[in-house]
Amino acid sequence: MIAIVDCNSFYCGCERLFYPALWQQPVVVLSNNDGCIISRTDEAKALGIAMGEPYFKSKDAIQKHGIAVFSSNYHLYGNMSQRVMDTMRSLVGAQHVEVYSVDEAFINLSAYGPEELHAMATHIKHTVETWTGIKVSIGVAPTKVLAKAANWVAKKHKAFTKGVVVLETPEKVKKVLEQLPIADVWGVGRKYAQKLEGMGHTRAWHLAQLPGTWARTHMGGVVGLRLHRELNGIPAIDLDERLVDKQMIATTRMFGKPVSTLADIKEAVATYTARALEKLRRQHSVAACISVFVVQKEAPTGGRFSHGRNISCSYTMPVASAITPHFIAAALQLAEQLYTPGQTYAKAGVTLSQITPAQAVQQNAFAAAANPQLNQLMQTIDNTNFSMRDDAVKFAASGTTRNWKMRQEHRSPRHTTRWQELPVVR
DNA sequence: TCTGGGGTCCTAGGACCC
DNA sequence: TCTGGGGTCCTAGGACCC
Repeated sequence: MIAIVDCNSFYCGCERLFYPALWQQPVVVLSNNDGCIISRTDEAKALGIAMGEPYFKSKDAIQKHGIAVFSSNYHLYGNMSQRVMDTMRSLVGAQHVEVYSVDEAFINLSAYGPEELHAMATHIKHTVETWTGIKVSIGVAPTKVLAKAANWVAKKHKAFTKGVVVLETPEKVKKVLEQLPIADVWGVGRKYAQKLEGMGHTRAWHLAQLPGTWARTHMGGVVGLRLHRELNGIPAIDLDERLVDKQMIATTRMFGKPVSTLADIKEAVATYTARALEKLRRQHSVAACISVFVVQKEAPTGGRFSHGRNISCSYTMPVASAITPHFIAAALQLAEQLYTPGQTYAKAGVTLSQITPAQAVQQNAFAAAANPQLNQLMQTIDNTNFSMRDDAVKFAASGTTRNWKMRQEHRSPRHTTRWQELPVVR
């Protein structure tokens, strides 16, 4: 059996930890640039605040109801996530925990008998909540998709389930799938939900009862087939217990305000490149290809929001490496190619690909041999930036004016990762 | 005024190889 | 007259996830 442990309103939960006055109050957390609402407490949900809603649209309701607002504080969330995951690893053994996202993990509970599962899940829940202060819900079932369904019930009926639901019999599975809306099934997105609803299949149970061949033909081939199997209790999505290196690393952001000069674009692109290279080095990899994209700012047409045109170009290095200045040089050239004078831009980004482990670098006979001193320098910069404040050491191309930097008007202190921002206890 | 920032997997089709 | 069959690698695009 597999458990999914899911933190309740994770970002809001992190913010609340340090503000006891908010423990019973509605709270929301905004996306980067204070653009959208990406986390809400139950109290905020009850007041009709929608997920993914643009902040400016909800502003009136937020003020009227006195809802607390935070900009996203990823230092805090990342650190709390680590604590939650470490707690689970200490309870069941690290090899049985698959971290799925910042606020979710699958746990392999195959060592436990059916009659022990509920007690074990409850024990995990209580320990995580006591040790970290973060509230979680747990669903347990024979497959990942069914565990997600169990967790859906656990969250939906918190008072009744106490946040833990175990589906250990086919009868219980059927009961849940008959309630679960098709659009809430893990693996069914907007498109497939529309398709299924159009055919009158409004619940997860309907999809489970269709022939597997239908799922294969109409829901993305083997992906659909796997989903169908999982719904019928046959594990088809492995519990991936090892940490896999990323095959693509991207850093992209909206600008705080639209940007139209090449200098600003180049600063932003250089900064994103430096950040992407940090991510690359953290997983001890090298990359051969860098691509840069910019998104033009679109004049609003008829009040309807639309994304601007996205233009990109890429460059392949003669040798894969993780040397920031090499990539910045390439990125700046790409930025120049993309830039059109007079055009206004809303967003830019950098993507690294053709990523391989650093030990296995393919050498190119025509390129200069890798320079160990440069690698050493990268290491030093990473260590300095990690231990001191952000970006204490920067590359000159990243600039110092940062006209394009994102808005973060409501960010809380980084309570757990910066000495200067530690909470004070009197 | 104002709409996130990452990722994954899969399929299809073209180029190329033996 | 007649033109294989199997494989790899790459890219683009579509679907999904949190």
